[in-house]
Amino acid sequence: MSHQDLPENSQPSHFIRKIIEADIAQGKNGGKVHTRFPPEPNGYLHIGHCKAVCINFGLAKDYKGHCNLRFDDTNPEKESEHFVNAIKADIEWLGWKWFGDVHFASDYFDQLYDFAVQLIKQGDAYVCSLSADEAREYRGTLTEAGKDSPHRTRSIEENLDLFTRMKNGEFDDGAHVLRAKIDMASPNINMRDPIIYRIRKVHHHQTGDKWCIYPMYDFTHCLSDAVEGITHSLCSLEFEDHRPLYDWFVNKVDTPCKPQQIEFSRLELAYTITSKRKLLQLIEEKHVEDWDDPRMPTISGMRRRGYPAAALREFVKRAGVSKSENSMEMSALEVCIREELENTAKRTMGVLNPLKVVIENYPENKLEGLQAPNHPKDESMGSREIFMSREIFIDADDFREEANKKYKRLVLDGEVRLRNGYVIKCHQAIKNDKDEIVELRCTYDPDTLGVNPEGRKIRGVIHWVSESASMEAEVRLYDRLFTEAKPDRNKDGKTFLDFINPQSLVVLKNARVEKNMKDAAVEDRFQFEREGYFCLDTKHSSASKLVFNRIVTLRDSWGKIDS
RNA sequence: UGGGCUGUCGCCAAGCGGUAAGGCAACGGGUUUUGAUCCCGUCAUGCGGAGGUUCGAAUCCUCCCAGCCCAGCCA
Repeated sequence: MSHQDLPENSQPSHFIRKIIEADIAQGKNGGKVHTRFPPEPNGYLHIGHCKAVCINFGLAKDYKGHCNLRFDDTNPEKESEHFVNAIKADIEWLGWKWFGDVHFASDYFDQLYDFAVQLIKQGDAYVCSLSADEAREYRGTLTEAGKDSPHRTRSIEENLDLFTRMKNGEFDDGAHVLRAKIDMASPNINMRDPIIYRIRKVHHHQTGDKWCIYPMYDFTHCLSDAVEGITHSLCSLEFEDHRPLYDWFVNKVDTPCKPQQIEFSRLELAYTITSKRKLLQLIEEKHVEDWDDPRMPTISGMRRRGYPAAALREFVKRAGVSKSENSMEMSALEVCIREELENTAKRTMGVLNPLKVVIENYPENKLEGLQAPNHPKDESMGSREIFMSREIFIDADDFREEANKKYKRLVLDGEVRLRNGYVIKCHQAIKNDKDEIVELRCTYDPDTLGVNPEGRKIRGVIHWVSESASMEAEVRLYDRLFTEAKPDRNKDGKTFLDFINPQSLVVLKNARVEKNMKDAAVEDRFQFEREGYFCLDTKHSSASKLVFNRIVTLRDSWGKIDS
């Protein structure tokens, strides 16, 4: 069966689906699929997480299984309840529902402690008292084997005693750690007696001051998966080297199920970054407003920008799932947004750079109501009333005193159609003392409403608003945050900060929109015809001052020809 | 230079021994009161490279090359 024969809502196959389907066919895990999304609550979710979210929740849904939300909260110093709440909100906004209650790795601290004790009793773990520096030396290097810690041979009794006292708070941070006893000569550094518990006398956002020892990721993650009955533990490629360790713990400890870890490549987006540390730096150094700045690749930023959740899901779906490193082009994301908005966004007219036009043969004080459809193809979206008057605004870009034949807008002594209105002709461009055009004098043809004039070909259609039936609004135009496709890759000693696009935000303070936009709701998305898709900015817009974000431009094949 | 992984069109990505899907981009053309949408068409004798096996290789074998990840008491 070829691709186009597949049912419309079917998902493209990929290697993880094949593994899952084979597992189901073999009746593994009782034929059940149970995944989890395991963020650390130390930052906001971004486009890269969006892929992990959609894969985990999506696969669970497709195979009629479940997906847990579990916070991997084993490093309390960097984490907070604030991030927990932000992450939950982002996942819900993306349209996913986690199975049952929200889980925390910290829910299992008691159980994890018992597992650690089991390992000690089995002779599979020991308390090591090397300092961090010493431990690093003993670990060896990529090419040289490590050597055994002098504490590796401690008796089970001594280990039990020491570990208990670690838990009881008898030692300072760093005095001891609990380590798995595996192989200091392993070519895989992760297997060189990895640390599984460290002492950290800090407050935890979930468990308060109950614990002063915290388990490490490698120990926690796999066993949390096992405790929750996760069947397929999907993560990104950098954990491939950890898989032997994942399996080691799962097999050493008595757990209800034996989950399998499968790795896929992260989603990278050209012209942006997804490192939490660097995103934080952008905020702290005030290059952007906050995590939800509309230029940020965060879920909250994209939400505020106006990207529909469905578009993000579609983008991730189209990006696919594989193990090769990739960098998606921005255009692939933008097309998903446009496709979604094309059918759902009501049309309106907004003039970004207003140029006043006086229609000399139009009566003063007349305000003529005209019907304008809200969508050119979908009548069910209704229509609205717009108003024609003697004084209107068009965009400054839509007028040139002279232009070649390719220019389809208004020129001196030329005609153009006002979208949803009349054909006008320009007679004069009035300039100020700086030689800037400040006003156009035109006439209109009263016989051209809804019909084309005979014998004349009107080449262009431009958008406009009546002066009296429009209102001022601020419009914010966004562009890529960086000028380099891979700002992360340092070049000639430069860092990502050197590639920040100075034009990433352009604020237009004197734009004009149709008067009825005062009723726009924050969740509404509009197409300003010929300009792009826009929505109200949730942070800056108010009843007294409308502020619109440009979500994305319209596709523009003219811009390329013109330049 | 130890280990793990990856290399198929500008960007993603199918393909799993029977003669290179699809999407995005790009480029032509048609419709259009949005230079939008929509519709048509073009776009890899080639699958990192070199050998080999085979009637037949992107798919199997050998060697080589390139890129990514790993030496946190981070996740």
